[in-house]
Amino acid sequence: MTKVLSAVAWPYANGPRHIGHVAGFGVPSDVFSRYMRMAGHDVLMVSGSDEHGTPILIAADEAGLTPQQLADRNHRLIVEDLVGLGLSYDMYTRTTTRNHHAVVQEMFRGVHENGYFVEQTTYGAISPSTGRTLPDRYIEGTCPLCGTPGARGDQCDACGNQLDPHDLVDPVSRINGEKPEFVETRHFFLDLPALAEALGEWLDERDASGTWRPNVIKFSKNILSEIRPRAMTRDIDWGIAVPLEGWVDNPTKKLYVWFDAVIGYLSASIEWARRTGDPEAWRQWWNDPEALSYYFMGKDNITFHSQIWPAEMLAYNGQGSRGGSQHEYGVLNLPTEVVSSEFLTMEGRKFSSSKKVVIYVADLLSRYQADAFRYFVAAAGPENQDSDFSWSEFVQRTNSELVAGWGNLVSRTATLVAKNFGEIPSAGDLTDADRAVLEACRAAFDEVGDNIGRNRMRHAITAAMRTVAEVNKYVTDSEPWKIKDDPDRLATVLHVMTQCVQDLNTLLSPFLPFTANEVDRALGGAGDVQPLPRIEEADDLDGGPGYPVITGDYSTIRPWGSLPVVVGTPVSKPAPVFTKLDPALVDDELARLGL
RNA sequence: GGGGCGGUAGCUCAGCCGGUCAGAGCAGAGGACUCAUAAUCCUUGGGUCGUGGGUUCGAGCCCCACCCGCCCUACCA
Repeated sequence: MTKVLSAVAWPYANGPRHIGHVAGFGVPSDVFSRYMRMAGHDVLMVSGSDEHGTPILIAADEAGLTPQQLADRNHRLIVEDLVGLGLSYDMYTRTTTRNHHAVVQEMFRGVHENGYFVEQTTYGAISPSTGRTLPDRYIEGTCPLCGTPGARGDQCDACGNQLDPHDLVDPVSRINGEKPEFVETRHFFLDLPALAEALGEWLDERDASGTWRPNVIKFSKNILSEIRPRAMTRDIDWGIAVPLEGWVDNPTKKLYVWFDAVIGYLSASIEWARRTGDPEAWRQWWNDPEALSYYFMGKDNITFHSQIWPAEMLAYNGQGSRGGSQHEYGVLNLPTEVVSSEFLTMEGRKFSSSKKVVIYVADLLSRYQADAFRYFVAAAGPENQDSDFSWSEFVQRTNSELVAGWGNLVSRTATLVAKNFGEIPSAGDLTDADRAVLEACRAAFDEVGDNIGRNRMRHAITAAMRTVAEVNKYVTDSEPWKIKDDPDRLATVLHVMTQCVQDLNTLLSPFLPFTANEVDRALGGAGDVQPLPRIEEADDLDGGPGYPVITGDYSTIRPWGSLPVVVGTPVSKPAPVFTKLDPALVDDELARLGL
């Protein structure tokens, strides 16, 4: 029994999430977490909504709301999306809680006291009317290199060159069109070079484990060679106050959103512990060197999880080249593994909310089964390379693999049992074929479990579905519908079938938690294979406004392995568990997308 | 410009440390069967493994060059 922290990327609360987001971090992390619980580990799965930063400020302005109001609205939408997908967080919270603010400030103070912040003066753009920093990408003007108008401050799309916004000809703010003012400003920079050696040692050690995806470890090592100090404060009025004399009351200086967002893994763990009534419980996952931690995200976040966040922890722990002392949270564990997925595209193009090339989670869930989507992502998602979601592929995989392969096996098994016995019959003497198929199901637990544990979801589900096909073959070969005068043999075949279906259901349940419970009921069970998350309206622990969180009790999850069926359990003819999709919906959905 | 990933049957993709590696699923064709959401099962796959060189007894798998697609390289998160 190992402590396993499942740290899931924090969705940015500037709008609802689309299926590309949840394909990258949501489904894979949930499959992993459910499996690890089944395998007997103590899993703590945490995440939350990331609510600070410039884009939310801008979105709020556009919507005529305060940033907090916008964040409130989007946090709730995101919570509903994630629960709808069955993602089994122990604590899904947000970054505007008082608890999070306090944890972030403690981390800042620890890093500061250990000497890993350097103050530097930089030269940047601000909006004269608001005093806010104008990030490079929010400035546009004529490219000084190719003369194309409309170039962004960071890069010219026309000639592809990277730019300094100060070099733009006639720069204007993309937010309100005003001319930006370039001013000097003081900021705290995280002294990453002073942490580079420790980061390198950590990465070498992780590399030696051989478990990271090759591109993630390579990329992480590569960016280490160009490491330089990075600003951790911003000229902005939306964020967490800098907890230092002379800064804390400054309304226009806040912590950089990424400094605070990654600390969410820790603050959410602490919040979870405080809510369970054992406020120190989180330390088992963070301070015990034996504990494991897996971080799930899309590839655009690798930098923050294999460099910034470990660097923050090393600095807080006092483990960089400047040394330092320990603080309230003790020595924090660095990530065991950074599990990054690639990107999901949509009908061959990139997701783009502004261009309406997008499928929102809520829309998908309003028309299709969550498990059908989860299956698609596990079987064809962007695990090691970009992959494409197309409606025709979704329909095809759902119909031929989930409905015709797995769903049909469940259906024919339950129907035969119901018709012939009305309950699960006991087995007589087993033939070689009986033993072989039972053994195939039992053996699948090792292969599927091993692959899930290594985050090879495509391999895992492929192996599971191959076993489904083996059982279907066994059924066809055994022809139980033709056994008329040998009740013992009939009972034996149906018993074996039922046992196989139950094993396969357990095997597939991390991928398909909703339908796993339905399949269990179809076999006369209680439908409690996979516990589901729930939304809870929580009070802020420190007197702030309340907010919805996702949590759940997953202690009753079914153990990983074959569980003998209970002879005599009543079984009736089942209703279909999986919904077969009409191919005509492909055109409907494409029309919806304007394609 | 620098770094990384990918280019394998119509489609989606497996192929670990080089030697049954030329494969699976889907689609298509033919057949069997009828318990099942017309589902299942069997048979059927000659694709120069992006291109051109090289290393080797032997290369999708190693090296070099090139072509194509994508990602990272941001004071966006």
